[in-house]
Amino acid sequence: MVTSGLIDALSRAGAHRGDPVALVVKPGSGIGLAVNGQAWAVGGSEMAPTVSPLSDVAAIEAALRPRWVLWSAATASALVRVGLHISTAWDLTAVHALLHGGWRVDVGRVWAAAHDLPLDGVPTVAPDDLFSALHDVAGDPEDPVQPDGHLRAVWADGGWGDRPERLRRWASLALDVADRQLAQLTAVADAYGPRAVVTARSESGAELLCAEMTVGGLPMDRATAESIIAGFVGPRPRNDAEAVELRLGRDAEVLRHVPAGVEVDLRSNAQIKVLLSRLGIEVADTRAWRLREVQGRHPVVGALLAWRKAERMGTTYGYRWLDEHLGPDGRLRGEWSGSDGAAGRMTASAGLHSMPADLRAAVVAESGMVFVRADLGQIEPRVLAVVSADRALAAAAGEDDMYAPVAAQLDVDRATAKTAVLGAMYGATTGHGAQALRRLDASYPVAMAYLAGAARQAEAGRDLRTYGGRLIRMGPAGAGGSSTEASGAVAARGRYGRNAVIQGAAAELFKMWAVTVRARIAGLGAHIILCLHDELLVHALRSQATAVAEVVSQALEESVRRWAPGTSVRFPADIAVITRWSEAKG
DNA sequence: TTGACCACGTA
DNA sequence: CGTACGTGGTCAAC
Repeated sequence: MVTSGLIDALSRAGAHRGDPVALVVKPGSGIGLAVNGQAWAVGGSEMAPTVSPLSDVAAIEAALRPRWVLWSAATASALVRVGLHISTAWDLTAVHALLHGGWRVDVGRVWAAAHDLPLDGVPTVAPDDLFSALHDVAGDPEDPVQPDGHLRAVWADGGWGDRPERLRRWASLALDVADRQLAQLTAVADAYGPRAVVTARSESGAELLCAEMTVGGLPMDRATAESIIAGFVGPRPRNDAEAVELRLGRDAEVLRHVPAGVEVDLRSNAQIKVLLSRLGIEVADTRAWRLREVQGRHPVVGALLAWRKAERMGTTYGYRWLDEHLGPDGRLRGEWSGSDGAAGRMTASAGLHSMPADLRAAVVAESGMVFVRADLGQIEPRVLAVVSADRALAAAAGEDDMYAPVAAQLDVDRATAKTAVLGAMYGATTGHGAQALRRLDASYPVAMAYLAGAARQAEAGRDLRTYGGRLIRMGPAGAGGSSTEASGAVAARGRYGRNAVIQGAAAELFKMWAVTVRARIAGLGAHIILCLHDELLVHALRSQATAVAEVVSQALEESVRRWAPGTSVRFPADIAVITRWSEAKG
């Protein structure tokens, strides 16, 4: 089918701008589309050699800009890899995670949950084909839906082939799941507020963004990175022997402070503890802050702390890390996922979320480009003010620095106020902030009750939902309430729940901001290349820097309005145009 | 080889 | 005995 005919057909089927259109892709072969009970296939096993099905996707995107219904981020990745940009999506796996909690799952479970089928009945593909044939259930093997209602495992596993009728069927099933998810989300919205559907769209958009960041990577200057690493661990060893020599040399700097005849492996914390004990220094563990406390008592402690820093650079963020993750195109790549965290934060591999600040100087915009770096200030206490609807805290959050009015209200200094507020959200029970915590209760009872309520639910093993509707699972069914359960475990779960409702809601706002920025900068030749919980890094043409910075700012206001309509809480952002990530505030 | 634990970087 | 994550190390149990 030619493209214009396809667009006409979609329109005749009732697809308007922004309407859901299911899309399935067999890379290099064909696509399937579904709208309102109708389905089409382009390419597949009947593809003419010159047909490029994905150009049809681009044409439909341009003409209709639908909300593409995708089974999972794998489809988004397939599109990004061929350079195809889509604006909006409904990612069935991401929406499933929002509705039902937990981490990303296979589509068999997504299907089952959407159809209220028991999850323990989800078929799996056995490693041995012969064995799996024995367990094959009855029914037409051509039908992806088994008689018991579950998806046939080979389909769920991606083995649905590329025949046109299967492309059509697979797209139709995706659309069916999307309909059911929408109904489930509406039920959640009835019970928890009207935001779940909005969140689902934003979480789906985050999956598109993650696919783009995974493929695009982070611009990094190799020479700069190497010199930074060299500053910690010395020049790159030319062979294994040199590497060993370098390592032994580093060890020797510490070992020369160790009494003669004592053998100690610096990498073994058990042995470090024994060593310190022999020197008359007793420590509960060997964490850096604890070692710093006893640093004055023996020179080996300081040497060990310096060794630790170099060792970290040498192992986690050393030359091997650079070689594994920095491509020949000068892009540092890791795998991004939209909501792997239990509370729904983004995650990234290759250490992209925990890159030492020292290495940020090596993240450099490409020639003719700049970074627009933006971060949200004090996002968590501001989110608390919104989700708890505490008017007094919201009033404080009308200020650029909300800890100042809170400190005045509590009649403590700013640092104490900050510690107390953060402690309330993390579940601190002891420490200097204890008295300030009591004052927090008196001054902001609504916010504190919100946190206490979340903690209480979590302690009892009851699931929570964030402001945006994400289910926070509190362990297996029946967890909590057991009289034999250690009180420490109960308290730990309480702290977790208390924090998850804040961290999760903050993640939802952040992702809304990120996907809004993504949408608004698409036409400016700019791309989001890093998301760091409350920080965005945008790679933009130098000539567009001011425009992009303005868009980032406006996108934040737009996102806050969409996330929490009518709120008086301010979400100030620090936005700067820089050429290195290390510039500006860090 | 695998999993628990520790340690430490980021937010 | 404030949270989350990913990564790489040791150590004990396979």
